[in-house]
Amino acid sequence: MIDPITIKDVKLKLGELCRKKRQSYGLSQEDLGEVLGLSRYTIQKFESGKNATLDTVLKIVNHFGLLPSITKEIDQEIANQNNISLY
Amino acid sequence: MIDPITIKDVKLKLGELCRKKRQSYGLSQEDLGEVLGLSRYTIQKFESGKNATLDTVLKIVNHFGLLPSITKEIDQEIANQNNISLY
DNA sequence: TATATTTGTGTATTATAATAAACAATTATG
DNA sequence: CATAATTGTTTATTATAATACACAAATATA
Repeated sequence: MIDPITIKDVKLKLGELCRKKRQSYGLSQEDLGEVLGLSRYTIQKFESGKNATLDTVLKIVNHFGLLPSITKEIDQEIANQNNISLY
Repeated sequence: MIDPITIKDVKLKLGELCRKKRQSYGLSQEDLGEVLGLSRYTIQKFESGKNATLDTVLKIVNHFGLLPSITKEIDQEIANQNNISLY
């Protein structure tokens, strides 16, 4: 039995992704917060895997160009849901 | 020029996905809230595209078995980030 | 090494998500 | 049609995310 993915895991991964993306652009937490209209503290907390609001997450994700792939994923799940009774 | 995906769009899509998934399991908003330890009002607001916390989103997403695919996506982006300077 | 920058952490305050309860409007069921 | 169940929407309260500020620790730069 493999250990299941937890919500905490996902939050930590999201934080890690934010940090790596941010650093790849040479931005400080302060810089990123400023362009997104968020405080440095909010970025700091997000990157360390703390809870956040969906708006904060999507602002960050959007800034790094990941909104299309997320949208695609959601659209696929919705489409998949509509077909599920056909099998 | 195609119209870009907005954060509002994504929130609406997430709400739609929750509603469809929930209904496919024959659950009321009340039912879903109960199993997730959330109030019906929180489910109601999420399904109508309002802002929410990451914990709330991930609880819902997790309940419908979508955490692995999200994790995979994040992992891919992190890996992709590590490789980006190779090109 | 010395200085500057960035990051982690603390405290207090503000904004807002989450809860609880009630009621009307809608939708499903007998 | 009548009744039950579900959903949408309010109001008030509580919990907590976000902000602003300061300061120490860590990291990068001259």
